[in-house]
Amino acid sequence: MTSAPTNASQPRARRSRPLRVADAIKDWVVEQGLQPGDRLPGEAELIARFGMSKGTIREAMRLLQAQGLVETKTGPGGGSFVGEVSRERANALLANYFYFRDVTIDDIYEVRVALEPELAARLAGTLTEAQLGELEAIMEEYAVPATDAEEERRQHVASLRFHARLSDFGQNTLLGYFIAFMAQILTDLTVYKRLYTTPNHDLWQRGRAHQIDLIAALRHGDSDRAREVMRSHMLMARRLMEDQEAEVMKRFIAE
Amino acid sequence: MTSAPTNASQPRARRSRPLRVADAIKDWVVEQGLQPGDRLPGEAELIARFGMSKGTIREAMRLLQAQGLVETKTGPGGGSFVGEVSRERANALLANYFYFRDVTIDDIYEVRVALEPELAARLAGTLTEAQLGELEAIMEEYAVPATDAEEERRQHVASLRFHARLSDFGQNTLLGYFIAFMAQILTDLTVYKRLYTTPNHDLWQRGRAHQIDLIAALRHGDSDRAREVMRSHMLMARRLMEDQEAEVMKRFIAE
DNA sequence: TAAGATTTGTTCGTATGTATC
DNA sequence: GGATACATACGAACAAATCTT
Repeated sequence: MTSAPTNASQPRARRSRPLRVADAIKDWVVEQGLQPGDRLPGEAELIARFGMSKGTIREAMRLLQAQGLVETKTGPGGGSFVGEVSRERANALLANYFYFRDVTIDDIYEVRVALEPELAARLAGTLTEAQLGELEAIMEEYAVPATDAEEERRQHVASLRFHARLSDFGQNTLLGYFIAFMAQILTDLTVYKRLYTTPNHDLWQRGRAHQIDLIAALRHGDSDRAREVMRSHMLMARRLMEDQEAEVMKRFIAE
Repeated sequence: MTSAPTNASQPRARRSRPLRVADAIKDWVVEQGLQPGDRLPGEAELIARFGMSKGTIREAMRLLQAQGLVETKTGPGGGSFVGEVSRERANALLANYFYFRDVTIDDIYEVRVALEPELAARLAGTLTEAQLGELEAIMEEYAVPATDAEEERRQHVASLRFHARLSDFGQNTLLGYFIAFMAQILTDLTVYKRLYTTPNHDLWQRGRAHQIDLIAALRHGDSDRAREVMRSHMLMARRLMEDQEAEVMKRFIAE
């Protein structure tokens, strides 16, 4: 997309050979317009082309592999192939960026409040019955109030999947990614940090009512109502989260 | 951050040794709660600890290096250190995700329209005079209408820097990152794809008027006005982009 | 300035593992 | 099962960078 300006800055300090080889291969892939699945030269040929040792070439391939740009297979017909960066990998890589920075749950909700209602408004009237059905199926996973903390977490993860799935249905890849990324972060927090341990029947009921209204608005193409319902839903969830207290992405210190 | 569930999925296909070593080191860093700048064991010690060859260890370090998680220096006192993923690297890594996916300029603007007005509203009344001065200094770079395409591009990059800088001033790291990422993508498009080649005095004047109004609203703590001005600004820019995109396309087809 | 110490960077030869035919 | 084609891994040696004295 942005055609990867590998050498954005110019005089840059001497880079190690693997780094330079990786850049060269990246540029070459862009130049050739290679597509995911296309084959890259094998180790032997790269060794010849760059005049470097096997170890150096292998380190270069690892650099590209870590970025999700290439995949390698052993055996006949094997080798390195252009890879499409998966959403999971992109999420993990981006999460690393925030690892040492302070991102609070409220920060996430502030963005969700701004983005998700717009998504809902855009989607109203555009979803197929199959897609609406899929969303309703997810809702079935929390049709009954949770009775313990474990089930509460499971249900919360499902409701986050509802939002991630919804974001997949839109045409805006960027918007969809941002929303899904936030849902992923909240899911990880729920699962690994054992968040959301206070089942609350009243909130559960109101949250579910929101989603039912949302589905109806989406089905009937009521854009404004979809926006408003989603907005209420986000604001309510946000207030609920306030109790969970800030600074979560910061410091985890295992138990 | 999400405490890096390195082995999120279970029985997963056999992973290569460098991959496993990299995971182990990552988990170890998390366990130890190491901070940026902290030293990692040297090659020699890792070779001993994992019982693997130098090449394997080095490939593992490359995997971590590509993710921005470690930095390496040669010489006495050198070695590998925990690194804080830079914004530039995070941007590049995330841009790779979108490389093979269709993200249109309009997609970007749809998200900007949703996010930037909220940022402006939040920032109203919180900026120091120094910060406001910095923004005004950037505006000076396009105080006079551009006379040619080259200057138009330069000015457009500067105005994108205005937005990126503004996003830095907020407290919300996540919101700030998303906004800055979009500004970066648009900047790359402007510079490398030679976009925005039709200076338009009328639009220039209106855009500049918006930013002047915005600064005033921010300075006087008028949150609602800041939101509205930013929203108008984004909507205008979005329309402008549609026209330019169309023109670029036409020109491209014509030749 | 120069020498020495320390640590990563790079090479080469060889051997092993793995998937396809 | 065997042959083939490819990546994976090891170990010893040497090169380069950089800090200290």
